[in-house]
Amino acid sequence: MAKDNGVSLSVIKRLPKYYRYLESINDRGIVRVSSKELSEITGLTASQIRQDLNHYGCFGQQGYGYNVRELMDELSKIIGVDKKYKMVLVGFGNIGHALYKYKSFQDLGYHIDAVFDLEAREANENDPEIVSIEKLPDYLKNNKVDIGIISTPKDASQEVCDILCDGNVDGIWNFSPVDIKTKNDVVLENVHLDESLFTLTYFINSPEDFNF
Amino acid sequence: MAKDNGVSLSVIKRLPKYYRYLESINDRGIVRVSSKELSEITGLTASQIRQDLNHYGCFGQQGYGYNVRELMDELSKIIGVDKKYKMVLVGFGNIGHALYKYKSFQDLGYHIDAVFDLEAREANENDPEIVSIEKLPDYLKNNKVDIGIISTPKDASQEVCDILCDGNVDGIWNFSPVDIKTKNDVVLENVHLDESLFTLTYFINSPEDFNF
DNA sequence: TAGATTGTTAATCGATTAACAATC
DNA sequence: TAGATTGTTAATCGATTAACAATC
Repeated sequence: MAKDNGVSLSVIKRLPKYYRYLESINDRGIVRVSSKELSEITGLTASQIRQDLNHYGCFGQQGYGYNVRELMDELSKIIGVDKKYKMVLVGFGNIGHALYKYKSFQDLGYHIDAVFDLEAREANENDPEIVSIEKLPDYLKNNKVDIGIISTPKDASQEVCDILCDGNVDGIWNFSPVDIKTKNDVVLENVHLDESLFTLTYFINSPEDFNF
Repeated sequence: MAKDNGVSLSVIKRLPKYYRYLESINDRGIVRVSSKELSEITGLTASQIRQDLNHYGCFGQQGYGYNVRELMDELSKIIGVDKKYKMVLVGFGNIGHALYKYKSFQDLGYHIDAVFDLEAREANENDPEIVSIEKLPDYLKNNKVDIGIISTPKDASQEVCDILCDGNVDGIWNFSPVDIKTKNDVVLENVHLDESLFTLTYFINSPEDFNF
């Protein structure tokens, strides 16, 4: 089956997980893997894994399974991690600071080109130059930016989101604990730490609710 | 309908969102809200909201809707944010640092009591005391800890997880980009930043895949 | 070839939505 | 009372799992 559009969100959310496991299998030098083996290490069913992958193509071979390296490469193309991405970071508080320093993303080809906050500040040995948020619209006019990261306080995030959308970013990675609205088809992905902690809290208080 | 166990994960994951919106409605001084109004601001259907809430009780009133303050209080009890939580942070890298400084959680009653990392270090004006990870098992023996936060490099996270589980934490909030396994019924909640960024990347490259 | 495992269809299961009687 | 809106059941929709023919 060829590439199929309209893949459901549930499937899409599992792709990074497949990629991650394949990477680690590949790192261990393993060459082939079956959906059954993948099932055992991911905890998903073999059936689901095969069906998920078949939304994008026939990557396996009957009687053999999947070539690890090959499937990994296909997934990297499907997800888009085979490309490089230019990012700007808006909000240099605690989270923003951590994201800026986080090496793994840079290694994967995601690079933060500029950092914006309320107060401009020169670069020093620890931190990058902080550009005044007022200059963000101009920056976006003059530089193609793929992803805007929002790590501002929640009161500012919708406004920043608007600026980023008007500046034609392709996607927004939002860390502020509110639901913001994008326009011009800008893709939004939220990391709601508060919701995550609350979900954890819920289960801590309701151990009987495990119905997995 | 009374409290109903075996609520599905989808429902549970929406509770923090309800709480967040109710909080903001309450802050604006609004006293009553209908499922229809909640539907408009959350983007969920009124039917779903009513059904979700009815897993836990009958909090509304026909012809009126819900009392904002009352529903908020109920939700805070359901989620468990009405209580205080003692946490330890393991791994004082970029993310760990950010989480330590993040004020919002403290205000909500989540407090980081101790920080562990490979190298012990005295407290200074910016940072807390860092205790050697070797002392973590003893610490857990002598202090009740509700939640362990893992923000170590991925190679260390399963080991840290084991120590936390043996030390009888109730839940683990994992920021390392691997799937770890808990034991002794310890609840696990992952924040997989890499997966989140990859999902964003996917949609950036497949704008046609919006089927919401 | 025989064994293994895929790709894909059909069956099942669960979650969401629609509808409406109950009732404030 | 009349209007509004809940709680709850029934209908629909979608996602997961099971099964198996195809085939390496």
